[in-house]
Amino acid sequence: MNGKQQYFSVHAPVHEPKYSSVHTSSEAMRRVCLPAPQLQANIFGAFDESLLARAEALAAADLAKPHATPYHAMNGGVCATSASSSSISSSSSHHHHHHHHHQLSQTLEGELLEHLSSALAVGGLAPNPSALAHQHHLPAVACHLHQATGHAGLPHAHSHPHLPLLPGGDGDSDPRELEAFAERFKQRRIKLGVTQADVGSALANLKIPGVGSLSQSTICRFESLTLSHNNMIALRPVLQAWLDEAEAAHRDTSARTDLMLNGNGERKRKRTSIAAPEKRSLEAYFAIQPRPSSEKIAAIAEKLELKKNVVRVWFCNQRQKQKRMKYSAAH
DNA sequence: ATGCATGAGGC
DNA sequence: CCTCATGCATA
Repeated sequence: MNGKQQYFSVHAPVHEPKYSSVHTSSEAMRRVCLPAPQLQANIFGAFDESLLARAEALAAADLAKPHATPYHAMNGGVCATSASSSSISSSSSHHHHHHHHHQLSQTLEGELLEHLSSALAVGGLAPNPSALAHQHHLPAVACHLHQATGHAGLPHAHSHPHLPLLPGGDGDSDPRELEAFAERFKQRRIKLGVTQADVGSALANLKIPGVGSLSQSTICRFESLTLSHNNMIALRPVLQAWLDEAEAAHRDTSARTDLMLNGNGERKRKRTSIAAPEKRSLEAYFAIQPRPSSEKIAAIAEKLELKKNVVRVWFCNQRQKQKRMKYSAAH
């Protein structure tokens, strides 16, 4: 029933608040990648057990012999459980089944957190930080996202040599195709002597229904493929359209899509900067539990002396980063 | 180019 | 409270 696939803004008819978009209800994806609560308990159990067992051993060992422990952060692949075969009952109630080991976990995790913090602080960085690694040239993402675009069962070809063109309506979603387009786009954009910001604002002049302007950030991310797959797919036609017009205008040396500027000085948004040590702790924690509960977030926040909301948002952003594009070595 | 943030939409 | 698209602010 979630047939609507609007990945870009459908600007409100009356307001132009710059913030208005109709998004997908693709949270179904969450159900695919993430097991239902009960299932989560199971997986978490296993997942958590080995990790915590390890952590426990490490902690013990570390306490016994306080020298540099060869600590290895495991791959915190959230999608490691992408056994999408389990169609998942998307409408599962949100209730947790707290076992006794919950408290155990909590305790261990708490200690683990400390352990990780100190271990990482002294330079015992894990040689395999695949959970986060760098945001730049991520060579390999541990898991592909099987983005259930609207329908959980839709077999989206995303790694096929030649995709058979799905009847879904949207264009092809072949990563290589997208990559090629993004590069071409950037190349030609530069050739036209247009900045990313310019493109962003010029998009509004295309008068495409439901498409307004975009920020430099988004254009940049499109070019560098650091958007979600679906987002890339959605933006491609729009940017393609802009490119066509821009090049046509360039030839005609006439009506060139204006580059409107915005002279609005509203409120200043503040960006809290998380210090390196805290960030390292967060990353370490994220590796073992990408989706901590409110309580855990609160605990982490307190331990790191950060606002709970900051921590929560940090986790959200981390998850989002982990999901975004940037192909693995698989082609 | 990217980190932290907002807000809509959905459970 | 989450995901997802998106953007301001900034290194």
